[in-house]
Amino acid sequence: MLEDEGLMKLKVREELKLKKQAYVQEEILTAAAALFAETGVRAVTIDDIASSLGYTKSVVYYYFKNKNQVLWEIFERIHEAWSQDMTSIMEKDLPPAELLGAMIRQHALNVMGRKAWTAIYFRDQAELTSDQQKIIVKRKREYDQLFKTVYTKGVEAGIFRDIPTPVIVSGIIGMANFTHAWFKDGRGLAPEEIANHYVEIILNGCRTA
Amino acid sequence: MLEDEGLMKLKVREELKLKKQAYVQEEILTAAAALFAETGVRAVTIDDIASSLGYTKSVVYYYFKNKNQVLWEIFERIHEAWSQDMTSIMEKDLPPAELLGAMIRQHALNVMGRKAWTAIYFRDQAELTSDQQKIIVKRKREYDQLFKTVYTKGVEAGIFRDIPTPVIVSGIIGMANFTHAWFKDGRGLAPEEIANHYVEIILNGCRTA
DNA sequence: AAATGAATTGACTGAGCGGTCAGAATTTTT
DNA sequence: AAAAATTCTGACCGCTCAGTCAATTCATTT
Repeated sequence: MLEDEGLMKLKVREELKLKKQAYVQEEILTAAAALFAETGVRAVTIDDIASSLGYTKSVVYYYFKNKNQVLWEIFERIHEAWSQDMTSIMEKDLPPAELLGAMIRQHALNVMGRKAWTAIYFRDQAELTSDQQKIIVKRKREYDQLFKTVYTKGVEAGIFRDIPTPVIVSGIIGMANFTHAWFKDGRGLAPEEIANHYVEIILNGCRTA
Repeated sequence: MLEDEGLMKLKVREELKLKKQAYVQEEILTAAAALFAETGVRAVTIDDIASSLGYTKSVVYYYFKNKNQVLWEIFERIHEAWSQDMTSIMEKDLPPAELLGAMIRQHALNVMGRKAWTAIYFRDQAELTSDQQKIIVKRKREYDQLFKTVYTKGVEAGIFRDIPTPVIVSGIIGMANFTHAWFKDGRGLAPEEIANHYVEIILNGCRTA
């Protein structure tokens, strides 16, 4: 029927439009993340973001409701990527030492692979609304919990020393996160080497004597 | 002579005035540091700082030239305190393992003892002028160098594994710094306990097998 | 070619904030 | 008590910037 054809066309058009918009949105988010990471969210104007792409401010406002939405979408991207990486490692069902090693490696690689993200995630949380902050706090707790659970299993299996989990887990994450402040792509060691060093340090540091 | 007496009086008066002013200045710096740490320098207005002490904006401008000076003085305080603590440990001339342990402990305690300072020092550097930033970068290098030198000595003495110094030193500092984000005074473990755990983790993690 | 709708522009508003300044209040000195 | 020095006040200026909006350009469909 003609009605159906019309509907189909509308759907296809709609999809194309959304795809195009999604592309520009990602473009803007990437540019924004780079700028945010450099000088902090508060110091970056919408104009800065737009003109770094050759756009005008109004273009950004055409694709995003406001500055907060730009920031929040970045936080969402970070969470999605990181939590997916981590859960896919957990699914492998490795023994505690190997598993913890793989998790540390993955986290460190994530940080070095996207330094901008880490800078924003751990520095500019205060720029979010309090509702958004609550969500982030919850997600961080869940993320930490993955590490804590694995570590506790290792302690129970007698292969890890009984260090309080907040201490060891925050230590691991702090160590890895800090790479965002000094690691330079292409200069010196490769991310994999650095990550492996941290795995070694932690595993040796926690192993029962 | 009368002239001398007059000069003396002027000097004493001058000193008193400076002492009084210094007191208010420190008061303002402390309040500012607390607010800066909470939400970031950019998000804090001079009005916020002033009214958190029951003053008006103009009072702050009476004691400080501008916002940048307030921030810079905080950076100066941090550097003074930290570098003094660290050099006084170096002077004890301990063997590498003990020395590195003491340094890690001191750094961790410094961070937990003044969480606000760490937050500002590592997050709000971009708010400084580029000249000031250069100074900070240099100081950080020097600070790192203290750790690197000790670690290298330990490697040469055969007691530490040969991990590239930027990796191990940044790892240590990152681990300790991150406490500022999760450590709560009075809740859970005491700073000394936490610091000792990190000392253990690192020393065990680096010791030659 | 006309019509429809998506994308873009640029001028504008209003609020917030850093910083100034003339003078008022307070304290100290003589 | 007067003079001098200090601390403090509050109104004000200029600028930046988030966000709006009517109008225009561009692309697509019929």
